[in-house]
Amino acid sequence: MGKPSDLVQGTLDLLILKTLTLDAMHGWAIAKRIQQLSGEVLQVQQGSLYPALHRLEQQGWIKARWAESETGRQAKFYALTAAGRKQLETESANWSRLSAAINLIVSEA
Amino acid sequence: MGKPSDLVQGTLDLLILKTLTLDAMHGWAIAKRIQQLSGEVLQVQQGSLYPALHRLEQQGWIKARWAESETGRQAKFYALTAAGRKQLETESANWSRLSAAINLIVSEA
DNA sequence: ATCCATACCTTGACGATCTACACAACCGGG
DNA sequence: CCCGGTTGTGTAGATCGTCAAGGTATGGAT
Repeated sequence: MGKPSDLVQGTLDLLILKTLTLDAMHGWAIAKRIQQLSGEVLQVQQGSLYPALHRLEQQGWIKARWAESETGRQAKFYALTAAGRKQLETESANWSRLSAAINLIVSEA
Repeated sequence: MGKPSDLVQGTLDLLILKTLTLDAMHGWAIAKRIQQLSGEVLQVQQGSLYPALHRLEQQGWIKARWAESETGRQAKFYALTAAGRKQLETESANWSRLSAAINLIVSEA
């Protein structure tokens, strides 16, 4: 049945990049942030999160650095690169284009 | 332009079901209709279309019937079932929920 | 001592989509 | 008459993101 998936496939990169425009964050915090900002609608599983972060880093869109988290533990903080900012714009525009097109059809008389 | 994917993963079923609320249609026409209604933004490949139609039929959401198309050729016309109408509502609501959540994050100051 | 939250990660399976084909009937132009 | 384009159906193989489920480690509270 309508087991609602936690994410819309293909949007996680976009969500992560956008989240990092606020501040550099570690993975755990990114997931929490997305979940919170979406009103608990979007759930980012760890099995999606970490591969995505490594993907983005490998593409050169984010950069990692170990630092101390708010709780005093070591954590990997990710920051947007210049290329990442550009990629965010691209993906953002693409999402707008596609979601608008879908809404055009779905919310039709 | 980069490589805009033709669809947003997970939305094809929704698009097909919605399209069929207008009228019973054959697969080819459904694809054309989605493409046209979306302003050529959404492209439905045959390799996505037909498996999706079979999927939906197997779920009992649409029902097939051979008939003559507008061009006088035999074609498989699909019509929404009652269950299909219900499924459409479910998926439609789910899409609204998720896309709204994403937009909340993406289009944030 | 035990449990829970934080924080990182990997593995395997799954499922939707894409690319690329194959088949068939019809149509029009050269 | 043939040849290519359009309509219309379908499949096979591959890719890729996500999910479920596990593992490791630290620190705080009970």
